[in-house]
Amino acid sequence: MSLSPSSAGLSRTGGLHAALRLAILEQQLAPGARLPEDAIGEAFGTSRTIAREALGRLAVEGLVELRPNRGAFVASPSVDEVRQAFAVRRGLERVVVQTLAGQMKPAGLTRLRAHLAAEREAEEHHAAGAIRLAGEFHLLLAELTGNALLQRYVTEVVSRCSLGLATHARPHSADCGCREHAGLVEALSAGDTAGAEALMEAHLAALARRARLDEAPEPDIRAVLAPYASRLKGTR
Amino acid sequence: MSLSPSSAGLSRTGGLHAALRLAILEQQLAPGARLPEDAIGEAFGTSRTIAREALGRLAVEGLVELRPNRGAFVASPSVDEVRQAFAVRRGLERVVVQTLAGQMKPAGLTRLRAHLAAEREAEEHHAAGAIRLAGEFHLLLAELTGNALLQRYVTEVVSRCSLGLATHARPHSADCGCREHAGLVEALSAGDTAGAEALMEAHLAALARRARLDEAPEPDIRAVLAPYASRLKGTR
DNA sequence: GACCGCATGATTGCATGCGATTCATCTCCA
DNA sequence: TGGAGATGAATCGCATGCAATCATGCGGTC
Repeated sequence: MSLSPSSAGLSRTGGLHAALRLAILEQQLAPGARLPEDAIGEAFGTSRTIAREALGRLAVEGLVELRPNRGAFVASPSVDEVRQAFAVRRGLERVVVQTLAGQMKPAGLTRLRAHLAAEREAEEHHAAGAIRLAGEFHLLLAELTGNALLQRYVTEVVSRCSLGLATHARPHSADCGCREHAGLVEALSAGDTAGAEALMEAHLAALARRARLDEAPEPDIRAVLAPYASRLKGTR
Repeated sequence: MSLSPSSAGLSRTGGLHAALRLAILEQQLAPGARLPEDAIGEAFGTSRTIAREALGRLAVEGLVELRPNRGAFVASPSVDEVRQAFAVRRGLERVVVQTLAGQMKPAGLTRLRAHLAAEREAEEHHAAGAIRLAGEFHLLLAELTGNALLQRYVTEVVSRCSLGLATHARPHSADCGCREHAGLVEALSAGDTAGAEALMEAHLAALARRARLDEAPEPDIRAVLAPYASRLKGTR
Protein backbone atom coordinates (compact mmCIF):
# COMPACT_ATOMS: atom_id res chain seq x y z
CA MET A 1 0.00 0.00 0.00
CA SER A 2 2.53 2.52 1.08
CA LEU A 3 5.26 0.80 -0.82
CA SER A 4 5.15 1.08 -4.56
CA PRO A 5 8.73 2.08 -5.21
CA SER A 6 8.62 2.58 -8.91
CA SER A 7 5.10 3.85 -9.27
CA ALA A 8 5.54 6.35 -6.46
CA GLY A 9 8.47 7.86 -8.28
CA LEU A 10 10.69 6.87 -5.42
CA SER A 11 14.24 5.84 -6.04
CA ARG A 12 15.01 2.20 -5.47
CA THR A 13 16.86 3.05 -2.34
CA GLY A 14 13.81 4.86 -1.05
CA GLY A 15 11.58 1.96 -1.95
CA LEU A 16 13.78 -0.54 -0.20
CA HIS A 17 14.06 1.74 2.78
CA ALA A 18 10.30 1.99 3.13
CA ALA A 19 9.70 -1.69 2.50
CA LEU A 20 12.26 -2.84 5.02
CA ARG A 21 10.91 -0.46 7.62
CA LEU A 22 7.42 -1.81 7.14
CA ALA A 23 8.66 -5.38 7.33
CA ILE A 24 10.44 -4.65 10.58
CA LEU A 25 7.54 -2.80 12.14
CA GLU A 26 5.11 -5.52 11.18
CA GLN A 27 7.55 -7.94 12.76
CA GLN A 28 7.94 -9.94 9.63
CA LEU A 29 11.60 -9.45 10.38
CA ALA A 30 12.10 -10.42 13.99
CA PRO A 31 14.30 -8.35 16.27
CA GLY A 32 17.88 -9.55 16.09
CA ALA A 33 17.44 -11.07 12.64
CA ARG A 34 20.38 -10.83 10.33
CA LEU A 35 20.06 -8.64 7.26
CA PRO A 36 22.68 -9.62 4.69
CA GLU A 37 23.09 -7.14 1.89
CA ASP A 38 23.14 -9.88 -0.72
CA ALA A 39 19.90 -11.50 0.34
CA ILE A 40 18.08 -8.20 0.60
CA GLY A 41 19.30 -7.00 -2.75
CA GLU A 42 18.30 -10.24 -4.35
CA ALA A 43 14.88 -10.20 -2.70
CA PHE A 44 14.15 -6.80 -4.21
CA GLY A 45 15.90 -7.40 -7.50
CA THR A 46 18.56 -4.79 -6.96
CA SER A 47 22.25 -4.77 -6.23
CA ARG A 48 23.88 -4.79 -2.84
CA THR A 49 24.59 -1.10 -3.20
CA ILE A 50 20.94 -0.21 -2.78
CA ALA A 51 20.37 -2.63 0.05
CA ARG A 52 23.42 -1.30 1.80
CA GLU A 53 22.25 2.26 1.48
CA ALA A 54 18.79 1.46 2.79
CA LEU A 55 20.28 -0.37 5.75
CA GLY A 56 22.43 2.63 6.56
CA ARG A 57 19.38 4.86 6.60
CA LEU A 58 17.42 2.47 8.77
CA ALA A 59 20.34 2.48 11.16
CA VAL A 60 20.00 6.24 11.50
CA GLU A 61 16.36 5.69 12.40
CA GLY A 62 17.40 3.18 15.00
CA LEU A 63 15.49 0.30 13.48
CA VAL A 64 18.62 -1.49 12.39
CA GLU A 65 21.89 -2.05 14.15
CA LEU A 66 25.02 -1.83 12.03
CA ARG A 67 28.00 -3.79 13.29
CA PRO A 68 31.19 -2.92 11.41
CA ASN A 69 32.41 -5.69 9.18
CA ARG A 70 29.73 -7.90 10.66
CA GLY A 71 26.62 -6.75 8.92
CA ALA A 72 23.20 -5.37 9.75
CA PHE A 73 20.68 -6.71 12.23
CA VAL A 74 17.13 -5.81 13.11
CA ALA A 75 17.33 -3.81 16.31
CA SER A 76 16.15 -5.71 19.33
CA PRO A 77 15.43 -3.21 22.06
CA SER A 78 16.17 -4.22 25.62
CA VAL A 79 13.59 -3.77 28.32
CA ASP A 80 15.37 -0.66 29.36
CA GLU A 81 15.28 0.77 25.86
CA VAL A 82 11.56 0.11 25.68
CA ARG A 83 11.11 1.93 28.93
CA GLN A 84 13.08 4.81 27.48
CA ALA A 85 10.92 4.77 24.39
CA PHE A 86 7.85 5.09 26.57
CA ALA A 87 9.37 8.04 28.37
CA VAL A 88 9.96 9.79 25.07
CA ARG A 89 6.55 8.82 23.87
CA ARG A 90 4.88 10.41 26.86
CA GLY A 91 6.61 13.67 26.07
CA LEU A 92 5.70 13.56 22.41
CA GLU A 93 2.09 12.57 22.83
CA ARG A 94 1.74 15.28 25.38
CA VAL A 95 2.67 17.77 22.68
CA VAL A 96 0.15 16.12 20.40
CA VAL A 97 -2.61 16.54 22.92
CA GLN A 98 -1.65 20.10 23.73
CA THR A 99 -1.60 20.98 20.08
CA LEU A 100 -4.95 19.42 19.37
CA ALA A 101 -6.96 20.35 22.42
CA GLY A 102 -9.31 23.18 21.70
CA GLN A 103 -8.56 23.36 18.03
CA MET A 104 -10.07 20.18 16.76
CA LYS A 105 -11.73 20.59 13.42
CA PRO A 106 -14.95 18.75 12.68
CA ALA A 107 -13.23 16.77 9.94
CA GLY A 108 -10.63 15.57 12.39
CA LEU A 109 -13.23 14.57 14.93
CA THR A 110 -15.10 12.66 12.30
CA ARG A 111 -12.01 10.70 11.38
CA LEU A 112 -11.24 9.98 15.01
CA ARG A 113 -14.75 8.74 15.72
CA ALA A 114 -14.69 6.56 12.64
CA HIS A 115 -11.45 5.10 13.84
CA LEU A 116 -12.88 4.46 17.28
CA ALA A 117 -15.76 2.58 15.70
CA ALA A 118 -13.34 0.44 13.76
CA GLU A 119 -11.40 -0.26 16.92
CA ARG A 120 -14.49 -1.36 18.81
CA GLU A 121 -15.51 -3.55 15.92
CA ALA A 122 -12.10 -5.23 15.79
CA GLU A 123 -11.93 -5.66 19.53
CA GLU A 124 -15.30 -7.33 19.75
CA HIS A 125 -14.44 -9.83 17.08
CA HIS A 126 -10.93 -10.34 18.36
CA ALA A 127 -9.75 -9.44 14.91
CA ALA A 128 -6.06 -9.63 14.10
CA GLY A 129 -5.98 -5.96 13.24
CA ALA A 130 -7.03 -4.81 16.70
CA ILE A 131 -3.51 -4.21 17.90
CA ARG A 132 -2.55 -2.42 14.73
CA LEU A 133 -5.63 -0.22 14.89
CA ALA A 134 -4.91 0.66 18.49
CA GLY A 135 -1.49 1.88 17.47
CA GLU A 136 -2.84 3.73 14.48
CA PHE A 137 -5.13 5.74 16.70
CA HIS A 138 -2.07 7.46 18.08
CA LEU A 139 -0.66 7.98 14.62
CA LEU A 140 -3.93 9.53 13.53
CA LEU A 141 -3.79 11.95 16.43
CA ALA A 142 -0.26 12.92 15.47
CA GLU A 143 -1.29 13.39 11.87
CA LEU A 144 -4.09 15.72 12.86
CA THR A 145 -1.64 18.10 14.49
CA GLY A 146 -0.31 19.00 11.05
CA ASN A 147 3.19 18.91 12.52
CA ALA A 148 5.18 16.71 10.17
CA LEU A 149 8.15 16.32 12.45
CA LEU A 150 5.97 15.43 15.38
CA GLN A 151 4.16 12.92 13.23
CA ARG A 152 7.41 11.30 12.18
CA TYR A 153 8.67 10.99 15.71
CA VAL A 154 5.40 9.65 17.05
CA THR A 155 5.32 7.11 14.27
CA GLU A 156 8.81 5.99 15.09
CA VAL A 157 8.35 5.85 18.81
CA VAL A 158 5.01 4.07 18.63
CA SER A 159 6.68 1.53 16.37
CA ARG A 160 9.46 1.07 18.87
CA CYS A 161 7.05 0.66 21.71
CA SER A 162 5.16 -1.94 19.73
CA LEU A 163 8.40 -3.69 18.84
CA GLY A 164 9.44 -3.62 22.46
CA LEU A 165 6.13 -4.88 23.76
CA ALA A 166 6.17 -7.65 21.20
CA THR A 167 9.56 -8.70 22.45
CA HIS A 168 9.13 -8.35 26.17
CA ALA A 169 5.49 -8.09 27.15
CA ARG A 170 3.22 -10.87 28.18
CA PRO A 171 0.77 -11.84 25.47
CA HIS A 172 -2.29 -9.77 24.61
CA SER A 173 -0.95 -6.79 26.41
CA ALA A 174 0.02 -4.59 23.51
CA ASP A 175 -3.44 -3.31 22.75
CA CYS A 176 -4.82 -0.09 24.09
CA GLY A 177 -8.22 -0.22 25.65
CA CYS A 178 -10.34 1.60 23.14
CA ARG A 179 -12.50 3.10 25.88
CA GLU A 180 -9.53 5.13 26.93
CA HIS A 181 -9.19 6.28 23.35
CA ALA A 182 -12.83 7.31 23.32
CA GLY A 183 -12.40 9.31 26.48
CA LEU A 184 -9.46 11.11 24.98
CA VAL A 185 -11.41 12.07 21.90
CA GLU A 186 -14.21 13.47 24.02
CA ALA A 187 -11.82 15.54 26.10
CA LEU A 188 -10.17 16.86 22.97
CA SER A 189 -13.43 17.79 21.31
CA ALA A 190 -14.51 19.55 24.50
CA GLY A 191 -11.31 21.55 24.47
CA ASP A 192 -10.38 20.21 27.88
CA THR A 193 -6.62 20.45 27.54
CA ALA A 194 -5.72 19.47 31.07
CA GLY A 195 -8.16 16.59 31.07
CA ALA A 196 -6.91 15.29 27.74
CA GLU A 197 -3.33 15.51 28.92
CA ALA A 198 -4.13 13.58 32.07
CA LEU A 199 -6.03 10.94 30.12
CA MET A 200 -3.17 10.47 27.68
CA GLU A 201 -0.69 10.22 30.51
CA ALA A 202 -2.78 7.64 32.29
CA HIS A 203 -3.39 5.78 29.07
CA LEU A 204 0.30 5.45 28.27
CA ALA A 205 1.14 4.55 31.83
CA ALA A 206 -1.48 1.81 31.74
CA LEU A 207 -0.12 0.57 28.45
CA ALA A 208 3.39 0.33 29.83
CA ARG A 209 2.12 -1.29 32.99
CA ARG A 210 0.06 -3.84 31.13
CA ALA A 211 3.27 -4.81 29.44
CA ARG A 212 4.86 -5.66 32.76
CA LEU A 213 7.93 -3.74 31.88
CA ASP A 214 8.99 -3.85 35.50
CA GLU A 215 9.53 -7.55 35.17
CA ALA A 216 12.84 -8.46 33.61
CA PRO A 217 12.55 -11.50 31.39
CA GLU A 218 15.90 -10.48 30.03
CA PRO A 219 18.22 -13.28 28.91
CA ASP A 220 21.41 -11.63 30.11
CA ILE A 221 23.81 -14.53 30.18
CA ARG A 222 26.34 -12.89 32.41
CA ALA A 223 23.85 -11.87 35.05
CA VAL A 224 22.32 -15.32 35.06
CA LEU A 225 25.66 -17.05 35.35
CA ALA A 226 27.27 -14.69 37.82
CA PRO A 227 26.02 -16.50 40.97
CA TYR A 228 27.15 -19.83 39.56
CA ALA A 229 30.54 -18.43 38.86
CA SER A 230 30.91 -17.05 42.37
CA ARG A 231 29.70 -20.34 43.84
CA LEU A 232 32.35 -22.11 41.85
CA LYS A 233 34.95 -19.79 43.26
CA GLY A 234 33.71 -20.33 46.82
CA THR A 235 33.73 -24.12 46.50
CA ARG A 236 37.19 -24.17 45.15
CA MET B 1 38.41 17.14 16.87
CA SER B 2 35.42 14.90 16.88
CA LEU B 3 36.09 13.82 13.34
CA SER B 4 38.94 11.46 12.85
CA PRO B 5 37.28 8.89 10.65
CA SER B 6 39.99 6.31 10.45
CA SER B 7 41.47 6.69 13.89
CA ALA B 8 38.09 6.57 15.55
CA GLY B 9 37.49 3.18 14.01
CA LEU B 10 34.55 4.62 12.15
CA SER B 11 33.83 3.56 8.63
CA ARG B 12 34.45 6.19 6.04
CA THR B 13 30.76 6.60 5.55
CA GLY B 14 30.35 7.25 9.24
CA GLY B 15 33.18 9.73 9.22
CA LEU B 16 31.77 11.64 6.32
CA HIS B 17 28.35 11.55 7.86
CA ALA B 18 29.64 13.10 11.07
CA ALA B 19 31.84 15.61 9.32
CA LEU B 20 29.10 16.86 7.03
CA ARG B 21 26.67 17.15 9.89
CA LEU B 22 29.16 19.24 11.80
CA ALA B 23 29.81 21.43 8.80
CA ILE B 24 26.10 22.04 8.34
CA LEU B 25 25.45 22.75 11.99
CA GLU B 26 28.36 25.15 12.16
CA GLN B 27 26.89 26.81 9.12
CA GLN B 28 29.99 26.33 7.08
CA LEU B 29 27.53 24.91 4.62
CA ALA B 30 24.70 27.39 4.30
CA PRO B 31 21.08 26.26 4.07
CA GLY B 32 20.16 25.64 0.47
CA ALA B 33 23.75 25.03 -0.56
CA ARG B 34 24.31 22.40 -3.19
CA LEU B 35 26.09 19.21 -2.15
CA PRO B 36 27.40 17.42 -5.25
CA GLU B 37 28.53 13.87 -4.62
CA ASP B 38 31.66 14.35 -6.65
CA ALA B 39 32.89 17.40 -4.83
CA ILE B 40 32.21 15.91 -1.41
CA GLY B 41 33.91 12.66 -2.24
CA GLU B 42 36.91 14.49 -3.57
CA ALA B 43 37.07 16.77 -0.56
CA PHE B 44 37.30 13.78 1.75
CA GLY B 45 39.44 11.64 -0.51
CA THR B 46 36.78 9.01 -1.06
CA SER B 47 34.56 7.93 -3.88
CA ARG B 48 31.12 9.21 -4.66
CA THR B 49 29.64 6.06 -3.18
CA ILE B 50 30.57 7.10 0.32
CA ALA B 51 29.47 10.67 -0.14
CA ARG B 52 26.20 9.47 -1.54
CA GLU B 53 25.58 7.19 1.38
CA ALA B 54 26.38 9.88 3.92
CA LEU B 55 24.03 12.28 2.16
CA GLY B 56 21.25 9.71 2.29
CA ARG B 57 21.69 9.33 6.02
CA LEU B 58 21.71 13.06 6.56
CA ALA B 59 18.49 13.23 4.61
CA VAL B 60 16.88 10.85 7.09
CA GLU B 61 17.97 13.19 9.85
CA GLY B 62 16.35 16.05 8.00
CA LEU B 63 19.56 18.01 7.61
CA VAL B 64 19.77 17.45 3.90
CA GLU B 65 17.13 17.54 1.23
CA LEU B 66 17.41 14.96 -1.51
CA ARG B 67 15.87 15.96 -4.81
CA PRO B 68 15.63 13.00 -7.19
CA ASN B 69 17.97 13.28 -10.13
CA ARG B 70 18.86 16.76 -8.98
CA GLY B 71 21.19 16.15 -6.11
CA ALA B 72 21.46 16.96 -2.44
CA PHE B 73 21.03 20.34 -0.76
CA VAL B 74 21.46 21.58 2.76
CA ALA B 75 17.95 21.70 4.14
CA SER B 76 16.43 25.13 4.51
CA PRO B 77 13.32 24.68 6.62
CA SER B 78 10.41 27.04 6.28
CA VAL B 79 9.44 29.27 9.18
CA ASP B 80 6.52 27.02 9.87
CA GLU B 81 8.71 23.95 10.01
CA VAL B 82 11.01 25.68 12.44
CA ARG B 83 8.08 26.54 14.62
CA GLN B 84 7.00 22.93 14.54
CA ALA B 85 10.50 21.85 15.45
CA PHE B 86 10.40 24.13 18.46
CA ALA B 87 7.09 22.66 19.55
CA VAL B 88 8.56 19.18 19.44
CA ARG B 89 11.70 20.37 21.12
CA ARG B 90 9.78 21.79 24.05
CA GLY B 91 8.16 18.43 24.61
CA LEU B 92 11.43 16.55 24.39
CA GLU B 93 13.48 18.84 26.57
CA ARG B 94 10.74 18.74 29.12
CA VAL B 95 11.28 15.00 29.36
CA VAL B 96 15.01 15.63 29.66
CA VAL B 97 14.50 17.99 32.57
CA GLN B 98 12.00 15.70 34.28
CA THR B 99 14.37 12.78 33.94
CA LEU B 100 17.35 14.67 35.27
CA ALA B 101 15.84 16.72 38.06
CA GLY B 102 16.63 15.22 41.40
CA GLN B 103 18.85 12.50 40.12
CA MET B 104 21.86 14.42 38.93
CA LYS B 105 25.10 12.65 39.64
CA PRO B 106 28.16 14.64 40.68
CA ALA B 107 29.98 13.59 37.52
CA GLY B 108 27.17 14.99 35.43
CA LEU B 109 27.13 18.26 37.30
CA THR B 110 30.86 18.56 36.84
CA ARG B 111 30.54 18.14 33.12
CA LEU B 112 27.71 20.65 32.95
CA ARG B 113 29.64 23.25 34.92
CA ALA B 114 32.70 22.73 32.77
CA HIS B 115 30.54 23.26 29.75
CA LEU B 116 29.08 26.44 31.20
CA ALA B 117 32.59 27.76 31.75
CA ALA B 118 33.47 27.03 28.14
CA GLU B 119 30.32 28.81 27.02
CA ARG B 120 31.11 31.90 29.03
CA GLU B 121 34.64 31.90 27.68
CA ALA B 122 33.47 31.64 24.10
CA GLU B 123 30.80 34.27 24.57
CA GLU B 124 33.21 36.79 26.01
CA HIS B 125 35.64 36.41 23.17
CA HIS B 126 32.92 36.26 20.58
CA ALA B 127 34.45 33.03 19.47
CA ALA B 128 33.06 31.25 16.46
CA GLY B 129 32.19 28.22 18.51
CA ALA B 130 29.81 30.07 20.83
CA ILE B 131 26.71 29.12 18.91
CA ARG B 132 27.80 25.53 18.65
CA LEU B 133 28.56 25.35 22.34
CA ALA B 134 25.18 26.78 23.21
CA GLY B 135 23.52 24.02 21.24
CA GLU B 136 25.77 21.38 22.72
CA PHE B 137 24.65 22.30 26.19
CA HIS B 138 21.28 20.87 25.35
CA LEU B 139 22.85 17.80 23.84
CA LEU B 140 24.89 17.28 26.97
CA LEU B 141 21.74 17.44 29.07
CA ALA B 142 20.12 14.86 26.84
CA GLU B 143 23.17 12.64 27.04
CA LEU B 144 23.12 12.76 30.82
CA THR B 145 19.64 11.27 30.89
CA GLY B 146 21.12 8.00 29.67
CA ASN B 147 18.15 7.68 27.35
CA ALA B 148 19.64 6.96 23.95
CA LEU B 149 16.45 7.52 22.02
CA LEU B 150 15.80 10.80 23.76
CA GLN B 151 19.36 11.83 23.03
CA ARG B 152 18.97 11.03 19.36
CA TYR B 153 15.76 12.99 19.04
CA VAL B 154 17.08 15.96 20.94
CA THR B 155 20.16 15.95 18.76
CA GLU B 156 18.05 15.97 15.64
CA VAL B 157 15.60 18.56 16.77
CA VAL B 158 18.26 20.89 18.13
CA SER B 159 20.00 20.60 14.79
CA ARG B 160 16.81 21.49 13.03
CA CYS B 161 16.19 24.44 15.26
CA SER B 162 19.70 25.71 14.73
CA LEU B 163 19.35 25.29 11.02
CA GLY B 164 16.03 27.06 11.10
CA LEU B 165 17.39 29.94 13.09
CA ALA B 166 20.31 30.20 10.71
CA THR B 167 17.86 30.53 7.87
CA HIS B 168 15.26 32.81 9.34
CA ALA B 169 16.51 34.54 12.43
CA ARG B 170 18.01 37.97 12.56
CA PRO B 171 21.78 37.83 13.05
CA HIS B 172 23.35 37.00 16.40
CA SER B 173 20.13 35.59 17.69
CA ALA B 174 20.86 31.92 17.52
CA ASP B 175 22.84 31.73 20.72
CA CYS B 176 21.33 30.87 24.04
CA GLY B 177 22.07 33.17 26.86
CA CYS B 178 24.44 31.13 28.95
CA ARG B 179 23.04 32.63 32.13
CA GLU B 180 19.81 30.83 31.45
CA HIS B 181 21.82 27.66 31.09
CA ALA B 182 23.49 28.30 34.41
CA GLY B 183 20.14 28.81 36.10
CA LEU B 184 18.91 25.53 34.70
CA VAL B 185 21.89 23.65 36.02
CA GLU B 186 21.36 25.08 39.46
CA ALA B 187 17.70 24.12 39.49
CA LEU B 188 18.59 20.62 38.37
CA SER B 189 21.26 20.16 40.96
CA ALA B 190 18.84 21.39 43.62
CA GLY B 191 16.32 18.81 42.50
CA ASP B 192 13.78 21.51 41.77
CA THR B 193 11.84 19.73 39.06
CA ALA B 194 9.10 22.27 38.61
CA GLY B 195 11.56 25.14 38.61
CA ALA B 196 13.81 23.46 36.09
CA GLU B 197 10.87 22.71 33.85
CA ALA B 198 9.73 26.31 33.98
CA LEU B 199 13.24 27.56 33.27
CA MET B 200 13.62 25.29 30.29
CA GLU B 201 10.25 26.31 28.97
CA ALA B 202 11.11 29.97 29.32
CA HIS B 203 14.53 29.44 27.83
CA LEU B 204 13.17 27.79 24.72
CA ALA B 205 10.44 30.35 24.39
CA ALA B 206 13.03 33.11 24.61
CA LEU B 207 15.18 31.35 22.05
CA ALA B 208 12.29 31.11 19.63
CA ARG B 209 11.32 34.69 20.31
CA ARG B 210 14.82 36.01 19.83
CA ALA B 211 14.66 34.43 16.45
CA ARG B 212 11.67 36.55 15.57
CA LEU B 213 9.84 33.55 14.35
CA ASP B 214 6.63 35.52 14.55
CA GLU B 215 7.95 37.80 11.89
CA ALA B 216 7.76 36.39 8.44
CA PRO B 217 10.82 37.35 6.43
CA GLU B 218 9.64 34.68 4.09
CA PRO B 219 10.33 35.22 0.43
CA ASP B 220 6.90 34.08 -0.64
CA ILE B 221 6.72 35.51 -4.11
CA ARG B 222 2.98 35.23 -4.41
CA ALA B 223 2.26 37.04 -1.18
CA VAL B 224 4.67 39.81 -2.06
CA LEU B 225 3.22 40.30 -5.52
CA ALA B 226 -0.43 39.91 -4.60
CA PRO B 227 -1.05 43.62 -3.90
CA TYR B 228 0.60 44.59 -7.16
CA ALA B 229 -1.55 42.14 -8.99
CA SER B 230 -4.75 43.43 -7.42
CA ARG B 231 -3.70 47.01 -8.12
CA LEU B 232 -3.19 46.06 -11.69
CA LYS B 233 -6.67 44.63 -11.76
CA GLY B 234 -8.13 47.73 -10.21
CA THR B 235 -6.39 50.03 -12.64
CA ARG B 236 -7.45 48.02 -15.55
C1' DG C 1 40.36 -34.75 25.86
C1' DA C 2 40.56 -29.78 25.60
C1' DC C 3 42.54 -25.74 23.78
C1' DC C 4 45.06 -22.93 20.45
C1' DG C 5 46.50 -21.54 15.76
C1' DC C 6 45.55 -21.58 10.88
C1' DA C 7 43.26 -22.06 6.44
C1' DT C 8 39.00 -21.48 3.89
C1' DG C 9 34.62 -19.54 2.72
C1' DA C 10 31.44 -15.97 3.18
C1' DT C 11 30.38 -11.15 3.74
C1' DT C 12 31.35 -6.47 4.11
C1' DG C 13 33.76 -1.92 2.54
C1' DC C 14 34.81 0.70 -1.07
C1' DA C 15 36.05 2.33 -5.93
C1' DT C 16 35.08 2.46 -10.56
C1' DG C 17 32.27 2.50 -14.81
C1' DC C 18 28.22 2.80 -17.65
C1' DG C 19 23.62 4.53 -18.86
C1' DA C 20 19.89 8.02 -17.65
C1' DT C 21 18.25 12.35 -16.40
C1' DT C 22 18.54 17.31 -15.95
C1' DC C 23 19.88 21.94 -16.81
C1' DA C 24 22.08 25.57 -19.52
C1' DT C 25 23.14 27.33 -23.77
C1' DC C 26 22.66 27.96 -28.50
C1' DT C 27 20.14 28.02 -32.75
C1' DC C 28 16.41 28.74 -35.60
C1' DC C 29 12.02 30.45 -36.84
C1' DA C 30 7.90 33.30 -36.45
C1' DT D 1 12.92 40.51 -30.69
C1' DG D 2 10.99 36.75 -28.25
C1' DG D 3 10.26 32.04 -27.61
C1' DA D 4 10.29 27.00 -28.75
C1' DG D 5 13.27 23.26 -29.71
C1' DA D 6 17.88 21.04 -29.99
C1' DT D 7 22.42 20.01 -28.24
C1' DG D 8 25.98 19.38 -24.91
C1' DA D 9 28.10 19.15 -20.38
C1' DA D 10 27.47 17.95 -15.86
C1' DT D 11 25.56 15.08 -12.52
C1' DC D 12 22.90 11.44 -10.66
C1' DG D 13 21.32 6.27 -10.17
C1' DC D 14 22.83 1.98 -10.07
C1' DA D 15 25.56 -2.42 -10.96
C1' DT D 16 29.68 -4.70 -10.80
C1' DG D 17 34.37 -6.02 -9.20
C1' DC D 18 38.27 -6.24 -6.10
C1' DA D 19 40.48 -5.99 -1.57
C1' DA D 20 39.82 -6.38 3.44
C1' DT D 21 37.71 -8.42 7.33
C1' DC D 22 35.45 -11.85 10.01
C1' DA D 23 33.20 -16.53 11.11
C1' DT D 24 33.82 -21.46 10.79
C1' DG D 25 35.90 -25.85 10.64
C1' DC D 26 40.18 -28.60 10.92
C1' DG D 27 44.58 -30.22 12.41
C1' DG D 28 48.21 -29.89 15.78
C1' DT D 29 49.92 -29.61 20.43
C1' DC D 30 49.94 -29.86 25.37
